Order: sequence, then C-alpha cells, then structure tokens
Amino acid sequence: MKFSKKSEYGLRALIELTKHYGHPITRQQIADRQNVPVVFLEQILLSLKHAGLLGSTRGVQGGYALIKPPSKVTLGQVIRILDGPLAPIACVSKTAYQKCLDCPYTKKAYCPLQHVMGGVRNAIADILDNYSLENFISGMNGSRRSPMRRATARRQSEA
Amino acid sequence: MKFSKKSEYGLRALIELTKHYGHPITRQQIADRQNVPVVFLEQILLSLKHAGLLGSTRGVQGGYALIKPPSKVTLGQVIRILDGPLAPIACVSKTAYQKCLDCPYTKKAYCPLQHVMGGVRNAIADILDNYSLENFISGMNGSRRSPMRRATARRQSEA
DNA sequence: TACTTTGTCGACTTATTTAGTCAACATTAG
DNA sequence: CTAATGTTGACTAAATAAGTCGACAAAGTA
Repeated sequence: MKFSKKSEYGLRALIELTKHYGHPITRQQIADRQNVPVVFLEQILLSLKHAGLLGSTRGVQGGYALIKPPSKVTLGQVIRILDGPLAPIACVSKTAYQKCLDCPYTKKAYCPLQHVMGGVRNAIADILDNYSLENFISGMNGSRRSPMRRATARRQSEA
Repeated sequence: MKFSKKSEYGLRALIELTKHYGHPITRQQIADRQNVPVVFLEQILLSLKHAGLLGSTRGVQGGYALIKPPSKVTLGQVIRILDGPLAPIACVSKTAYQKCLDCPYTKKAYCPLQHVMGGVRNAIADILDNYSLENFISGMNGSRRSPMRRATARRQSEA
C-alpha cells in the first residue's frame, strides 16, 4: 500500500514549482533542491506537463513552470497522474472502476471487501482531493490553518 | 496504491474461516468457495498461521481454523501480516517507521509530504484497525450496524 | 552563423515485487 | 498401510518500479 517514488518525487518537485509559481525553474534546480535523480525527474516532469499541469520553455533561461493556480491543483490529481487510481482495489475506484472477475459475490452490496475498501478509498480521496498545492506548501511552516485539520483532527486522536 | 492479491485472497479466505469459526475447513474448500488458486492460498494460510491467527490439523478431517475470536482480529492486522505497513510512505508508519534518507527537510514538522501523508495513514488505519472480522462478515448481509458507519458516514457524502 | 543551454522523446536496463507453481515430506484417521 | 491433508523451501514467469542513455529540437547569446 505504498505510493511510488514517482509520486513522491513528483510531489516534492511541485513544492519547488509552487514556490516559484510564475517563473520557470530548471530540472537541475528542482533535482538539487529536492534531492532527486535528475534524469528520473525528467520523466516525471514530462508526465505532469502532458497532463496539463506544467508548461516549459526550452533553451537558455528555460525550464518548467506550474501553469495552473496552486489552489486549483490537488494532490489527488497529481498522484492519479503519476501512480494511477487511489483506490486500494480496482472494484471500488470511482475514477478507474474495474469489475473484479474472480470475486464470488455477484452483487456489489454483498461483497464485504468492497464494502470496507470503498470506505478506505473515500477516506483517502477525501483528504487528497481536498488538499491543494497551496495547502501543501503552507503545511510546511508553522501554519495550522490548513484544511487537513478539519479532515483529520478527530482521527488523529484515535489512531 | 493497491493492496496485493495476497491481502485480497487472505481477507476472502478469512470470510470463510470466520463463518466456520470453531471448525476446521480445508484449503480446497476455501479456494473453491472464494475462487482463489489453491496453491497460492496455501502460502497465505501459512503466513496467517505463523502470525497466530489460524490453527491447523493435519491428515484426514484436517484443515485450517480461526483460533482468535473474530471480534479480536482486525483487518488492519491481517493486511499488515500479508502486505506490510499501511502507511503510504515509510516515514509516516507507526508500526514500521523508517527515516526517509533523501528527504531535504531535516525536521519532521517541516516536511509537507510527511504532514499530509501522516493524515492519510491515520485515516486508513482508523478504519482498518477498528474493523474486525466480525464486522467484516456482517457487512455482507443487509446489516447497517457495522462500525464503518460511524467512521465514514460523513466522508462518504463528501467524496 | 555557431555555440551553449535547456527541454523532448523513445528505447533500454536492472532490481524488486507479485503471483504463482512444484516436489518432497510430515502427520493423522480409518 | 494408505489416503487425505498440512508443511516447507525452492523455483519461475510476468509485471512494475526505478533509473539510464543517446539522439534530437528549440531558444537565446556571441
């Protein structure tokens, strides 16, 4: 149940890109500051570009830049681009539903696994789809006003 | 971010074992009813046995049986046995914490990724560690008295 | 123009994990 | 004894993850 390095690096790259919103920065700068392998990072940046989150300019003074407002990009979007659906099993995904072929329960409502995993999927998506890049970088300093609070305050105390 | 087939099959096997709590059933019966490859299932049952959840008797009339009360076994336990930690990144795991070596943020509190992923980990663990096998099989019929309700009712409506 | 800096693309490699399979063996009931 | 069952460890094949490489394209600068 882990996210891949791709997602991790991608999100870390977006920290830098969000900080520099409005100005392009090079892969090399991102790689250095976030300590990720530059040639692997390249792949990731390209994926994010093709998905419409980043723009790029070539040549001297070139680089990548975030082209969507940080408040409009959620971590859920980013992770889906780089890692695929959030759902722990395909038959409870809302963005990439797939019927599970070997499941012995014909009716959705009768499958205990689907029941509980649907809950897990929603819990994950509820956090990640409501957490923007703006929230993301502000979670870095001492601020406690991020939307995380609303979403997890109760749970934190129980877990 | 998926659970492996191992976890899925293991949980499905436990549906059968919980239904037959008190009496051993054979791998073959479990495999047939839950539609999983019998030789792969074997591995899984052994892991669950070594972890202390199942007992077994050999020979004719033998088989596997759940030896812990269904109300005392949580899905979180089972998944940790078969799939490892629930946390989406190792540095937020409570049961298998590992420092992330390439993270540029020296202080835990300053890492945005750790901040949000900690929330995700707690959301997942809160569901799975509070969901027992008893709840699991009762989620199968029309019952709406499972603890899932408390944990996810609000979230469901938002996601 | 030529050169340097940067991004673009596709193919390639390598390691790890997943999802199984197999064969030999141990135990128990009848 | 023997048939049914669990036990163990090694093995394999396919997929995925993680990362590399080389040739090329564009944009600015001398």
